[in-house]
Amino acid sequence: MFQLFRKDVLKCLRVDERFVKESDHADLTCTIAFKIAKEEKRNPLDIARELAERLEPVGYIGKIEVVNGYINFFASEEFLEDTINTIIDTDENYGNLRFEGKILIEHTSANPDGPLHIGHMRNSIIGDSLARIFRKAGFDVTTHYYVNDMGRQIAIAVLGYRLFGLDNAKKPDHAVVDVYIKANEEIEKNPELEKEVEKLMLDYENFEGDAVRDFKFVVERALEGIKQTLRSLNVNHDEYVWESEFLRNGYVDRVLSILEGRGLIERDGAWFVKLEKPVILRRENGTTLYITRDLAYHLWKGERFERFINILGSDHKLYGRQLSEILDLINLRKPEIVFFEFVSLPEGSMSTRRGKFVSADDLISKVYEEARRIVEDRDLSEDEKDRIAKSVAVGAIRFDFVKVAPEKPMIFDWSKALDFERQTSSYIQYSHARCCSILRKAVKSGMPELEFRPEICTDIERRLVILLSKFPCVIERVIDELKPSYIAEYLLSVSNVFNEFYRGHRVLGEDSEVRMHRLAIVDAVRIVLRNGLDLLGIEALERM
RNA sequence: GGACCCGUAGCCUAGCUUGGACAGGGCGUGGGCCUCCUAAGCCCAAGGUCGCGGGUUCAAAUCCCGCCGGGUCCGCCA
Repeated sequence: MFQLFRKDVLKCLRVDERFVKESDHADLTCTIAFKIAKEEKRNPLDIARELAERLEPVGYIGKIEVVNGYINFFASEEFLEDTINTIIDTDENYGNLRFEGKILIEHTSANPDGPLHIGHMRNSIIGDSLARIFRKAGFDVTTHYYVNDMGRQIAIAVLGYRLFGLDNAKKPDHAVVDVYIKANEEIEKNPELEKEVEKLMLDYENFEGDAVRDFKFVVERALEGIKQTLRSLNVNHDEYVWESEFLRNGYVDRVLSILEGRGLIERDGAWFVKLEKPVILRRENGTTLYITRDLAYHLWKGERFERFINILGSDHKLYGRQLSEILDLINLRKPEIVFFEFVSLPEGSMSTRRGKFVSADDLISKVYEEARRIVEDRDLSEDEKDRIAKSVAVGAIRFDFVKVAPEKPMIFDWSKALDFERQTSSYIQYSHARCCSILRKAVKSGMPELEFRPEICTDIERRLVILLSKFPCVIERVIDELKPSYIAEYLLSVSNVFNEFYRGHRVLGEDSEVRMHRLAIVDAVRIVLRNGLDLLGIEALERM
């Protein structure tokens, strides 16, 4: 909706859209007068006045004002009315955009050598939120978990499994990491074992007997646990794609022969492509490397999708550049990569290998317990308490990760993770529940009619409606910049303004005209909060 | 050594792409608000050299240069 108003302002002004901005002082403001003032060495205020005099308020423009050289635009009453009506009419479809195209989003893709830890969660949450937002925008989205079943660390986990067996009493991914950690210790004590690891890798790459069976078993056990964790976080993958598949289906050979065909492969025993640094694609012993299979994967992606987005930790920046450069050399489509900085512990960075990490499962269950404790003395059934605590916990976790811009490093702190005073996601859920509660009571009293009346809007109501009109723009910005944190920030501001409205405005106690008007606003807020929370994979609770 | 990212009140964070109207929030601190739609809420107050130093500009948290602090990467690992 807001875009329509913006278009009208641009049509009216006919200036470059860079000079039209959002502002605290107006719905939109134009700073062109400053630019002209500079060129003509005149007072910006005079210029703004002259310009404004010639402007015709068209379409949704209600009022134009000049202050301090800014030309301020205010949306019309008609705009406010159309906004509310559109939101209520389109309901769960409000915010849908008309983008098209097949997109692949690959995220999480943690090595299946143990459970997800809080660093992986950042990946999953960014990726899953982006997938939801891209779907909302109209794209045909598929999500992949790229299963790294061929790595050295998987070989070590397999070695651990052979030496110690898996503890069946434990969640399978935790059982895998136990033997993975022990195997690493074992190797450190006895470097001879190194040879066994190498042999395992070689056997697996050549699809030889026991190795295939054991790799498959260990990887599947780990994935079983990982999937369970992801499910509890409302994170979904459409497909799990195993890296070794690209060896079997010929894509590795294909990508190598394309490179060979372009004369890009050099040899000195190993095969490599010479970028700034040589990138090895094939070892002397004939086996492939991670990047080789990933190139094959991207060849495969390019044949099926118009765009692909990968979510990667920033330690993969150089890797990502190398991958992209090689794809470029053979004219294949490159991935768009979202890098996120590390989540570390107060005592330093995490390490699965050394068992130094906070598992996602641990975090989820502790946050759940805390939420459950808070909800305990409410007048609700046990089932309801459980459900509320669960979605408040998931919301708290997801929101905490998604609200921070990906390029910011995070230091995990238990006391903060468990402090519900600072949980902004439950604040948004609460605001939504408040809306629901009002609407529920309106229905109960048999007068749930909604009719927005722009002419009786108070300042806060007006601010709220303008804010609601921006929801689709926020989604579009995320599509442009791949930053789901914008949604988090937006929902927070909607909740802020709504709560301010709630404090000063009674709804149910008012006469029918005001009551219907405010019920319409409350319903619209409810819809935007619910649709927005959905984009972040957080349940919009109707009561809490 | 080279490359990339981050540095905003006691703590966390938005804004930086495209320079402009008092740098927004949150936690914590001090004070106030439930005979009224959920107090997981609201209001008020204190708290800032926007890492430091230069430069560009009428105007810099935002652009440029240099430095400092923290993180990451630079494997025939993934």
